[in-house]
Amino acid sequence: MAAVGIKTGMKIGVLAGRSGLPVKTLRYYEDLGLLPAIGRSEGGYRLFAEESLRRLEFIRRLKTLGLSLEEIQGCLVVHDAGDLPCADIQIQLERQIGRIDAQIEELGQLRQELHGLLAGWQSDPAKEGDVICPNLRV
Amino acid sequence: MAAVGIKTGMKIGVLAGRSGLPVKTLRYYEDLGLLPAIGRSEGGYRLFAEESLRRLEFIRRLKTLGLSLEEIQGCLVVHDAGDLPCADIQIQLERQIGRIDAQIEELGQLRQELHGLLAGWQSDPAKEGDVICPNLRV
DNA sequence: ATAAAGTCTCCCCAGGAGTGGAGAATCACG
DNA sequence: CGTGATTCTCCACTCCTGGGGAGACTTTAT
Repeated sequence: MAAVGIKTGMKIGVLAGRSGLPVKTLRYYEDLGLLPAIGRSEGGYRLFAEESLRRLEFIRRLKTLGLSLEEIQGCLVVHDAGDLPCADIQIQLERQIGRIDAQIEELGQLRQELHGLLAGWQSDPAKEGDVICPNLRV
Repeated sequence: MAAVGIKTGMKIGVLAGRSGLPVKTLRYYEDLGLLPAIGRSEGGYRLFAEESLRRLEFIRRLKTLGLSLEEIQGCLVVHDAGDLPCADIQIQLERQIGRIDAQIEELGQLRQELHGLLAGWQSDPAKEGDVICPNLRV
């Protein structure tokens, strides 16, 4: 006979130790719905399944790839519905590449502008009338 | 004889209209010390000099170059002490190039990693045991 | 049984550059 | 003089990912 209704599971400190994440972060993730607990102990302590470790690894990986927690949660919702989230993850990663390319482009232009400015910079120019910095002509 | 002690000056709404910045932003800048008012009217209204327009142009310019308000203030302090802030601005802009280069480098690596991942991506792979997304092996 | 360690909820704080609103006072125009 | 527009101060809120700590409670170890 299986023991029915008995919830076993890690307490949050154990999960923190095994995942390397601070307890606070795990509570935060649980609050967001990213990391569901399997239940609570009689005293109200969160209990987590072993699977939580895989889940945290997944979250960590997508975070290092630059996805927001909200985007990651979108993928996990698909997973929790029983589907493979690969297609959704692919879409998110492609959007992320797009964002990165846009950012690199923007930074490159800014860099250009800064280089251009500094190329002709005079560190001690003559004072010009009402201008705060003659090099900037402003 | 010059009229002594009479403060003339724009009220904040006029400066807002002429600079194109919201009133709220001007108050914010004044609170930070970026944009000193020449005084207050009898009723307590801020009064700004014509020079404020130049100052705002300067701030706007350095902001588009990516400097923080705090860094800009550092330059303005030098200006307000009566010196040309060109040398200080140069230093800030060089630091800014450094930050940008570091950021571009970081983004480039991330982009590489994402490209590598997506290169071998299977949008509909076989389910593998306990893994959330086989493409990520996590 | 008691002390120590772990966990709970709740609230405030960070950064950066503002934005929004409430309520009161002031100014400008007719 | 009245009324509407402008301005004042003060407070809260935005985005994002948590961190810090108080005070109460539960669990574990001795």
